[in-house]
Amino acid sequence: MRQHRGLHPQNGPFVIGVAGMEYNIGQTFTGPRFTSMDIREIAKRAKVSTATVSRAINRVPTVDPQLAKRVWRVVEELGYYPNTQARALVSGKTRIFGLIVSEITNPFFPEIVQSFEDIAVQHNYEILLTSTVHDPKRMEMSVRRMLERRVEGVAILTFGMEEALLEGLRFRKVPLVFVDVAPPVARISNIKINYGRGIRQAVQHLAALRHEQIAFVTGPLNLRSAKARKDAFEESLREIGMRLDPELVVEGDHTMEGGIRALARLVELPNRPTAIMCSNDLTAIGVMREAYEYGIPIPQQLSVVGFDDVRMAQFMTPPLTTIQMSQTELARLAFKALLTEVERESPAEHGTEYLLDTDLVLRKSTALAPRPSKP
Amino acid sequence: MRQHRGLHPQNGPFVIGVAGMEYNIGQTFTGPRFTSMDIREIAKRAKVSTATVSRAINRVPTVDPQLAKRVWRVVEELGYYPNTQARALVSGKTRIFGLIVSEITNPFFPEIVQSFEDIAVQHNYEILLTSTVHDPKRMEMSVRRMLERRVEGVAILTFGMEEALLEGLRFRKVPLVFVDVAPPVARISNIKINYGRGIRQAVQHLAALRHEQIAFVTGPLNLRSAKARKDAFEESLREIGMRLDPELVVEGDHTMEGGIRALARLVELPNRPTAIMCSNDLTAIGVMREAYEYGIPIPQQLSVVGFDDVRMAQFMTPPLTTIQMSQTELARLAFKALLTEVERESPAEHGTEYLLDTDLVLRKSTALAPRPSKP
DNA sequence: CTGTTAGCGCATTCAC
DNA sequence: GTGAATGCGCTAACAG
Repeated sequence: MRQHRGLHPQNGPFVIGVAGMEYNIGQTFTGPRFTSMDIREIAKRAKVSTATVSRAINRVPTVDPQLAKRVWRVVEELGYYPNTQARALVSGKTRIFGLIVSEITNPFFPEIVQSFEDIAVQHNYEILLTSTVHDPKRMEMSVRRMLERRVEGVAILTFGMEEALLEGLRFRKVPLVFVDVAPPVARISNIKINYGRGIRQAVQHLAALRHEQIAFVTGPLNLRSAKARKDAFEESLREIGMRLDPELVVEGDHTMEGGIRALARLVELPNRPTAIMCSNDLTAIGVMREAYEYGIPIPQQLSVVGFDDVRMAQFMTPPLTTIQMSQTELARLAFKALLTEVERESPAEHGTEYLLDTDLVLRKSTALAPRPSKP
Repeated sequence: MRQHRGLHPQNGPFVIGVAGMEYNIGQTFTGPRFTSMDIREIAKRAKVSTATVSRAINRVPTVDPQLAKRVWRVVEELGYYPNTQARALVSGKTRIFGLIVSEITNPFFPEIVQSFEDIAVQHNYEILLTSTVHDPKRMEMSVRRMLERRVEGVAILTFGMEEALLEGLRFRKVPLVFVDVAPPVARISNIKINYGRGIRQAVQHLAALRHEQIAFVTGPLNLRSAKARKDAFEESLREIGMRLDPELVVEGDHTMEGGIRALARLVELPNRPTAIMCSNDLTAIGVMREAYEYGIPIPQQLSVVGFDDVRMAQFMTPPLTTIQMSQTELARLAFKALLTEVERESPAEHGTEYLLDTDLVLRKSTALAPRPSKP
């Protein structure tokens, strides 16, 4: 299968020079306007047909090296760029992947976007980034925008938005990749996250530190991922025979504000926890922030553990112990899933499942429980 | 001037139903594949010409309401979306704006991206987001990607990357908007940031708190914006007759790590500062983080002031006093600049200049200087 | 006010 | 191995 490879002369310099304007670079330019170059213009100047230009540019191997060189010379001289729209129109391939996140302002996502972009660039893909901002209307808009721009695939990293809205995408047979969605059906891949592993590590770490009242601040429980984290927490407690005090799991919303509220509630409890695990780092940061307000020193009086390992985590005071879910790896997997699907020859019966592990990373926000539970 | 208005039936519901498949929604779909709808198919079914369909869809006022309704009915029934590529090809308008940032992982940018997207969606524009990651190669790639995708305008929010590389954009007469770039020339708008205002407020705030040794941690001084902030700081000191100790201005790099290093240096100084202003919040966060390591309580022993008012700032411990530069407003201005330029009929002799103010926002990281300077 | 027609810039048949 | 011709899906002239 042939691909557009963009327009990168072999190791040649990047040329922005424009036809006949080479001598104007650096000067204030006020001259004649350019008739935007097209493949025909190149053909004329290289004295070949447009077909040959097209072939040369796309590195079709059967074209005479002589001619190819001639074409490339002109292309570089003129600073010609193929028109992506036209290309897409005729080839049916836009070389755009959609990336839907819940909100780019959540520090978990920028790293993903960055990694996704890095990989996309390498593969000559462009990204159409949209955010749902937890708003069904916006989610609809996102889908619509993806459809209108004819993306070749969509990575949905919202960790559990109403999938009903994605029917439109399904119907059009656009490859999709989700996180944490149930059995992958045709054209839909899935990245399954092993929450259990990291959470178990954290629970055992805390237990080893003699903590007996471990609280958990959940995310919005309608999110599959948030539910999974909470379940993993409870399961981990059970595994080591620790009793679960229902009061100690309070519902948060994956925001700092939620963390603040959660701490306020936990602090009022008769059996106040000595350690708090959070469903994400934002929550943990909120908890730490509020602990400061209450004058509760971390980690001496209270241990806290986050989840995600947002970059900011290591710069908290104290640096946050958290469970890492590699954003880079997640982006890599998502892109790979899409690319694999796009390049697949035969339709494939069902989507692929990818796995992503989580791991505890120890920093400074956890310590021995303040005192024996029964003084 | 007419615009594409997308495909939004007046207040009608968003329909993802697909021809003949209405009854399959919610079921696992394994039926026949769809021949992707085109304008001709719509025309045929609505018993009108493709031209009429086109007009109806684009809400050309002169079409017979009867026909228009018929067209819309079919469009909705079939879940038809116009092909943006084709539209762009013929109209010459891609309805895409480029947005170049230095790195999306810098917490300053996500808010901007979010706001920019919000506005773009409202105006039926799409965003091509690229990051330079402070790498000239990537900067080149960005420009190239913009050019290839034929964006209608580009907002360059890198706060001072080598503008030489943008010549390619200039030549092609793509509207541009910069931040803090010198006199705006044709097709290039500029957002001028009033650093002085916020910085003066901060300096005077600190002076009022009896601080006499005020340090400043700069950004990379090759960045115009970083230089401007430093200059504003020095000017503000001068204004109130405070002497500037050159040792007290140390060069940082707008990262947390830079802030950490800066504090380490400042702490060794014979006349240790009692207050530190930083060129951005990331730096301030690094400073606070390192102060914690040194056991220096903030704000009791050391006041710190940031710049940018990243959202995270208010969740630091203690909440960071900082100088706000509204990201929302910046995004709004950038978009407006581009849109104005695109919609302009006559070429306009020179670009417009937009202004953005900065303001001190008081939180908890500043306090009275620890003790009189001469005990 | 509506339909017919001619491209937009390119990749790709098909002859040569 | 190359070139001439066709059409991707749509909008904009132009004619009716």
